[in-house]
Amino acid sequence: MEAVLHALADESRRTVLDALVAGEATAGELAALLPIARPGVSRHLRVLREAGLVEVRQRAQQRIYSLRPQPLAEIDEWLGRYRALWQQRMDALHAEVARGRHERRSTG
Amino acid sequence: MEAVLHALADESRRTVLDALVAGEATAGELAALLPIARPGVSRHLRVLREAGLVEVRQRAQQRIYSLRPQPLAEIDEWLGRYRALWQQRMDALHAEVARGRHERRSTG
DNA sequence: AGGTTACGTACCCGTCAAGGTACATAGAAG
DNA sequence: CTTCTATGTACCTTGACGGGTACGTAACCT
Repeated sequence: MEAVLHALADESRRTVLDALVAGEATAGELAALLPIARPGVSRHLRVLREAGLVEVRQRAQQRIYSLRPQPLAEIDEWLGRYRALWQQRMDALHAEVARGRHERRSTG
Repeated sequence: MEAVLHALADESRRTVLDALVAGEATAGELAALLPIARPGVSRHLRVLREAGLVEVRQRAQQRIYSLRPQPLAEIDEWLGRYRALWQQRMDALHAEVARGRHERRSTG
């Protein structure tokens, strides 16, 4: 949990995860997406691995990374405690909008 | 997003949020939940405020904190890209369990 | 075997973050 | 106006983190 959220709290690592939604990728392909040097990418990949968010497979010299979404399910479950709260307010907002529908436009 | 995930990536701050699900609390009450000194708590509360995760109200000398779950909805939305993936695997697991139902017990 | 390719690790540096102690501020109470 | 209470800010120290450069390693190629 701690490790997962820490891993997610970095733009570069989220970029990697987002890329892996589309399917596996080699370390080199992932590195090409980021504005930093290879070793930095390797370190980010390590953090993701240790958080259980990615898996590695080796093919020749290449390391092929793939997504392991399970830890995200844990985050999702934790978020569940809060979901009712924001939905409550979204419902209130929707009701508000429905009530005042075309009474005023572009109010701010 | 960055600020919110960074805020969540700390045990103390998650403890505060979890406490606020039950309702508002003063800074002192929140500090009592944590094993660190008051000034540390004040700083954590500041991080949460700047991430938009809590709101403050003042009553006499007390600051009353309450939850602002909206930023969590944004995280939830981001997680949405991955939800299908882990559910897919959970479904597979369920199918597995259903298929092998009472063939073996307490296998690990 | 030697070179090339694809990664990772080691090491250094600057920055940020979390914790603590001391102090400032604002309201309440006398 | 002084004192007590509740909370935040200033400042310092330490440890982690992200980035870079240099180097190590393992697999393929000739």
